[in-house]
Amino acid sequence: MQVFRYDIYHIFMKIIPHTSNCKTCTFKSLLFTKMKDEELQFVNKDRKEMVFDKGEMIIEEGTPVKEFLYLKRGLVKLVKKGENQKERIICIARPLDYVSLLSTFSEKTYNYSISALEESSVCTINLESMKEVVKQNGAFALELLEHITRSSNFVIQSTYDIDDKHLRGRIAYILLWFSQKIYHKMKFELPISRKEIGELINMTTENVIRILSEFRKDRIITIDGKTIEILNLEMLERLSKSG
Amino acid sequence: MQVFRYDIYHIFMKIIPHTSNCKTCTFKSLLFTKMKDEELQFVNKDRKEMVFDKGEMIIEEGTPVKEFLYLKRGLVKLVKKGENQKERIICIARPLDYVSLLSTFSEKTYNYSISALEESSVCTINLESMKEVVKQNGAFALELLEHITRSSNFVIQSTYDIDDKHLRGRIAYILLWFSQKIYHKMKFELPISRKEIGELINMTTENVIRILSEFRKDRIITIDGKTIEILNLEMLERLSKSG
DNA sequence: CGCGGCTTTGATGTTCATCAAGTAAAGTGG
DNA sequence: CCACTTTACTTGATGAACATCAAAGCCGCG
Repeated sequence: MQVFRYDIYHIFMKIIPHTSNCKTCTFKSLLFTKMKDEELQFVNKDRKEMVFDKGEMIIEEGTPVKEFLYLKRGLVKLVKKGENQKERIICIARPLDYVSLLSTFSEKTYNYSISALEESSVCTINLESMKEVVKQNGAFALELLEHITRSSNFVIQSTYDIDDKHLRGRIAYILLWFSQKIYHKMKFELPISRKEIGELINMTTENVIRILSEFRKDRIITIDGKTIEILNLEMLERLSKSG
Repeated sequence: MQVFRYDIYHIFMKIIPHTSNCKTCTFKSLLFTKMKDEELQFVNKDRKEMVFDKGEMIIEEGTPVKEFLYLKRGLVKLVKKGENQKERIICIARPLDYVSLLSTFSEKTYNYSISALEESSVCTINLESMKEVVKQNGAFALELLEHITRSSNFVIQSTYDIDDKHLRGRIAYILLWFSQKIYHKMKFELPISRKEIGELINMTTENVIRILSEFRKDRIITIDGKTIEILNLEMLERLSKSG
C-alpha cells in the first residue's frame, strides 16, 4: 500500500490514500451499525486514514477540534496537563473504547492529547459531516450517546476506584487491568514506562518501581524489563480489592 | 397547587399533577430548544414533576434506569459508593448542569445516588419516549450530546484538578466554587456538612474542619456555622492555584 | 563516546489519616 | 416539652503512607 507524508500539527503522519471506504470497513459493523449506506459514503468523502508509529502524538491538547476521530487499530493513551503542568494519563484505549469523543461535541479545542503506544491506525471524518449525519439519523445519534456515556462512566469510575486504593492496590489493579482487559494473557509487555504508570494511577515513579519490586520479591509477579508475568493471580486480586 | 403523595423507591414523594406542560415550561427554551411542539407534547404525556424536601433521596444507586430525569429547580448532590463502601460525592448540580444523564443512556441501573440539598423540583420523562424523540430528531440528539459531554468533562476535569492539590488548595477551591459558581456571592451558606465536603474533595472530616479553622484564624474567611464569608479573595485564589 | 532519559535503591521529611475525647446541635420518643 | 440518643463539629496527639531528595547503573541515540 502506498504511503504519503503530510504535515499536520507540526509532526509527520502517514496518510493512507482512499483505497478503502467506510462501507467495506470492518468497523462499520461495530461502530456504525445504524448508519445508512449513503451516509457512510457521505462521511467517507473527506475521510482520512493515518498510521502513527509508536510514540507519535496523534492529537495535541489545546488544538482545535476539527474532526471526528476514532481508533481503528493499535493502542493509545489520553494525556492531560494538570494546573501544575504535571501530566496525568486519563486512560489507555484500544479500538472501540471510543474515548476520543469526550471533547468532540462540546469543546472547541481538545482538552487532552492522544499518543500512540503501539503503531496505530486512526480514521478522521470531517466533524461537520459527522454532525450532519447525527442530525439526519437519530438512531445513529442514540448509538453514539450510548458509546460516549459508557466511555465517560468508565473514566470516572476507574479514577475514583484508583484514588481509593493504597499504592499496592493501585499497582495490583493496573497489572490486572493490562492482563485482563488489554492483553488477555498472564504474561505481557507493558506498553508504557514506569513513569507513565505513575501518571496513570497517580503515584511517583519511584514508588511504582518499589512496589513492582516488592511484588517480584513476594513472587506475585516476575519482571523482565517491560515484560510482566503474573504468578499469583489470587494474591493480586486480593491486593487490588483490599486497597 | 394540589399535591399528591406517591410511593416510589420506598420513599414518599410529592407529585405535582399535570397543570403545566413541557411546551409552556421555562426550561423548554434552555434544554429543549430543538424539540418540536408535537415531540414536547409526546414526552409530556407521561411526564411527572416531583418536589423533594432538603435531604430526601431522589434516585438510589443501583435502581433501574426507567426515566429520563432532569432538575428543574433546586440543588442536588450525586453520590457514589466506593468499593470499600465509603461514599464519594461526584458533583453538586444546579438545574441545567444536566449530570443526571451520565447513567441514562448506557447503564441498566443508576451507578450513583441523587439527593436534594435544597427543596428541589424534578421532572421525569419515560426513557423510551425520550429515546424515540432522539431517534426522530437528530438536531435534538446533537444538543443532548453536547450537554452530556460537557457534564462529563466537568466531572473528569474537576476530579483531576482537586486530586492534584494539597488540602489547603482543595478547601480554597471548593469555597471559591460555591461562591462563584453556585451562589455568586462572597457570603453564602454551605449546603453540605463538613463530612460531605470531605466526600466531595477527598479528605477527612477532621481536616476539613482544621483547615477551615486555619483560614478563619488567618482572616481569609469568617465562619458562623454553615455560613461562610470570604474576606481575602486573592489569598483564596492563590491558595487554590498553588496546590 | 557522552548525553539525556529511564530505572533502581536507600535515606529523609512532610503531609495527611487515624485515634481519642469532648462539646454542641439536632432529631426521637415518651 | 423534656430526657435521651444520635449526629455533627472541634481540637490535639500520634503514626503511617507516601513524596521528595540523592546517587548510581543502564540503555539508546546522535
